[in-house]
Amino acid sequence: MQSLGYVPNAAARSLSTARSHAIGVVLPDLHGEYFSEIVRGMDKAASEHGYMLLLSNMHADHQLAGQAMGAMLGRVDGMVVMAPQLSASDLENLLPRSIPAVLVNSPAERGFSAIKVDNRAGIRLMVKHLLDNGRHRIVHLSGPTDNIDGAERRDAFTEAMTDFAPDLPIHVVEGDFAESSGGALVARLLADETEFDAIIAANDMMAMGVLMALREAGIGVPDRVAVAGYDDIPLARYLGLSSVRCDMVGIGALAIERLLEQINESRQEPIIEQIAPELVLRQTTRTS
Amino acid sequence: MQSLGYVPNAAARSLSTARSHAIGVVLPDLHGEYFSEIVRGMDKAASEHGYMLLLSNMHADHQLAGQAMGAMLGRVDGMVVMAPQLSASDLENLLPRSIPAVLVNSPAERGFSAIKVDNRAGIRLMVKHLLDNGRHRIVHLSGPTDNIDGAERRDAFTEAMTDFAPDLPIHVVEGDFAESSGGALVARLLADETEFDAIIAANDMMAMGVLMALREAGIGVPDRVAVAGYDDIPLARYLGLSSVRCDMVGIGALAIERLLEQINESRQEPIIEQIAPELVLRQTTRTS
DNA sequence: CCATTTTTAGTAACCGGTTACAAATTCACT
DNA sequence: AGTGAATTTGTAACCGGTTACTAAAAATGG
Repeated sequence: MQSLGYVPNAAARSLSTARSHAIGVVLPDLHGEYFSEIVRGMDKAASEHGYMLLLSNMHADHQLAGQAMGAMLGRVDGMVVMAPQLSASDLENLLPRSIPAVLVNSPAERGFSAIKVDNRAGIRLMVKHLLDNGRHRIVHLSGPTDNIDGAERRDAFTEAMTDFAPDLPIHVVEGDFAESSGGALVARLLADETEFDAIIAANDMMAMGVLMALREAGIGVPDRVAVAGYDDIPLARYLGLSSVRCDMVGIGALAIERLLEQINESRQEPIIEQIAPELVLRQTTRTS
Repeated sequence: MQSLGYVPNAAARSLSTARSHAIGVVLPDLHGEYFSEIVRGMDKAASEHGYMLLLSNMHADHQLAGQAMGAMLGRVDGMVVMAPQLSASDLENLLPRSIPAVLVNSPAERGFSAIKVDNRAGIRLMVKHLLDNGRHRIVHLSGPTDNIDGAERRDAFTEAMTDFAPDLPIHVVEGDFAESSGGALVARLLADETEFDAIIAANDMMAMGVLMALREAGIGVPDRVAVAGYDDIPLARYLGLSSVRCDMVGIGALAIERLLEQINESRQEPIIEQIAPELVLRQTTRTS
């Protein structure tokens, strides 16, 4: 066997055993550190259990998305689906019912386990922090509102402002999670001569764009304007950006753990878990 | 067919067609942006051609590494292998000969196509740049020397110094590509009271560590010390770090393209390509 | 030494598709 | 309508393992 250099054919084996020892991962895109970190966590957990990861981009196009999921069927033992940009009904139609799946940061779908960061809690922490430090003109640069994280964070912002500072105006501008949104926001605020002393971006990349634009415009951070992001991607630490940590690596790992429990039938009841975020304060929100 | 919700079983299909429409990717680890970027490029190119990516960590342990590659056999149509930490002989033993493979930044192995960044050219550009700007006490913080990129960059540094400034001392310290190496280097240089006005790190993460440590120590960059990295990971731009761009996304995409050519037999001759790097100058190496 | 249990060896069916070939239809055209 | 070509339908073998079952061989024991 050794001398002939025999290696079993994985396809044949999975066909007969109905076990592939692979997990499908469906995500919107690999851009930025956000998803990379989650994938890293999943890869770590998966390889510890002897599983491999089959990656697939979840295209915006539903047709293609369904196709991608279909291509995984029979090739993976379960899948982790990240689809913050999908509506609950779209997700419902696309998800195959034949294999175990765990949803991450996606609209909850009955019958499936889900893991998501507690967007509401995270935003509240940050809003409170800024208000406590005397910031009264807070602008929220939200994510796209057809994205569940974008929508939840925006709603949480509105709610937190209403709760903590009912007399202050609520200012929300919609962005697209990309760095350029940050620059665009600053340009707009300056053009409109809006008064503002703090910006909470719905993710770190946009906060980054805000920082760059403010620096460009010669506006001191945090002296004149405080800036906060969300996600606490590794980059944030280097730039002293205050953010809300979600432990993406941990979420990725947890998703795999839950999925494996389901695959091995040690758990059949789907569970929904919320990960509590943590405030990470750095220079960009220091008291001025 | 539609109404019954039929979806073909991928395992069965690949068994009979001997085509899986999946590509195996073997890499050392997912840490940092370096590999994430390459994977992103591969994912992009692969999904454009209707292929999926099967990820696997190449453990340091040869036993496990071989196992991981074996597990892919019969499940992928070809594989991209990144193994800078492996020796040519180890690679030779591990690589399965039965399916097409493309090596990325790995010791060249006859019979396989390979893609690698031109480490020599990149380091020469940076050394020349620093010398031209009046830096005469350049320290090179190398990667681990059993890593092919680490070794090549270190050798290139020595060679470039010998060529361009034969009278200057050559100062090389070995690091491990992790951020902490940067801090350790600075601590050591200060403790030894070494005279230095420039540091070329073998990758951006170590350069990052250097920057942080220098800032901590109150040493002005670039006024007193110039700092340069290598790879030009996205992070570098935000910190104004001068670096050598390798276009990791492009390399990843190119690797997939070459592999697909081989799989589709539009090319049978293996080719070895060197990617020309490009100097990216930012604040950390500005003339003092 | 024979009866009984345990090991080992050998067979055949199956997983769910693909493909090559044969048989049965349908189609085109004089 | 009749012949040949083109298309549709049906059948069986195969991809390379696993597994359940049976037959043969070896080990155990009284």
